[in-house]
Amino acid sequence: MSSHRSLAERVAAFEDDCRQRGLALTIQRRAVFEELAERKDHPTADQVYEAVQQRLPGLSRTTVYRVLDTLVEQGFAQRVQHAAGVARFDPVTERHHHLVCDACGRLADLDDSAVPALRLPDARGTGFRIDDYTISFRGLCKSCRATRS
Amino acid sequence: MSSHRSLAERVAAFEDDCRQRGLALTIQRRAVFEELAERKDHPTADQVYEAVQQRLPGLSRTTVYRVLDTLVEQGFAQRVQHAAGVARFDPVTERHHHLVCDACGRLADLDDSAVPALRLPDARGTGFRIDDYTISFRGLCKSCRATRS
DNA sequence: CTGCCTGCAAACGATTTGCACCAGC
DNA sequence: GCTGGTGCAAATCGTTTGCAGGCAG
Repeated sequence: MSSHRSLAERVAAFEDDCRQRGLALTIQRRAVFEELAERKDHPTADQVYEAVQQRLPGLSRTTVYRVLDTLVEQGFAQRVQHAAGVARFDPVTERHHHLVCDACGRLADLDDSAVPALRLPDARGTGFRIDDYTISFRGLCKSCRATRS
Repeated sequence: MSSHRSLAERVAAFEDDCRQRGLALTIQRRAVFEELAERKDHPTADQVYEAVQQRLPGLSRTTVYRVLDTLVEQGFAQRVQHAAGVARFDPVTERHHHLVCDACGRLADLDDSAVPALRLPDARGTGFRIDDYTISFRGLCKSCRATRS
């Protein structure tokens, strides 16, 4: 799984895939992809923008948005939406789950292996074809639990 | 469970709760609550606004937003965020799950009973205290499956 | 009568778009 | 060189806020 591959391997795979699909390999795309790939949190578009600024000053916010869209479209990242409304981006595209803090909105990953396998429910009645699932566990994170008591 | 109570019962319970908590029972709050309670989909704030317009012309969009916030705060509704970014509101506050269409964003409820019970994972390592969970099943809805083929 | 609610208009933050320029292929 | 990608500024969309008046308790 790609989450277990090294950063270098993932960057290489990204570049290969781009070439194969005829996507131009611009410095901006490399920079955004690398930034996202090496992070463990789920940055917002703006956080990616801030961070990439250091390795590629002059990069525009618009481009960050456009590149992130492309990455999601091409399956190199996932868009995650938590309660507060801002989009966050997640470089892990394998099945995994989220811990969401009700108080502060903090978002953490939870590996699929931590959760007992789930048999896909029968949704024939609804006409849906189910391909996959993600579980959001809600609760309170460490610091919010401390604050509340 | 409130999802099995009749509309009238749910409205009555809402009014009682408001009185007990000292929340003013305005026509606007009644109208928004009733509209949401009788819907089975997950309307956006704007869809609620449109709909309530018919039974209470002149109601402002701002008030719809404010009332929906209050309903969520008070536990009469849930805010649901799916991939597209717009907030949606769900009158069902019991544990239940969602079917999300990857193509059109359509959102449907799936009763908890349709899904095998899940043992809460051990998240001690993360410091999170898990209270509950919601599963998002992603796939394609009936009409999008038809369109794609 | 008093304070919480509402309506309006304006502010706001996140994201998108139109257009001219520039750089991969 | 051609085409797709970028940067800028302005537009747009969903949502929030400040303030004056109105209605529920």
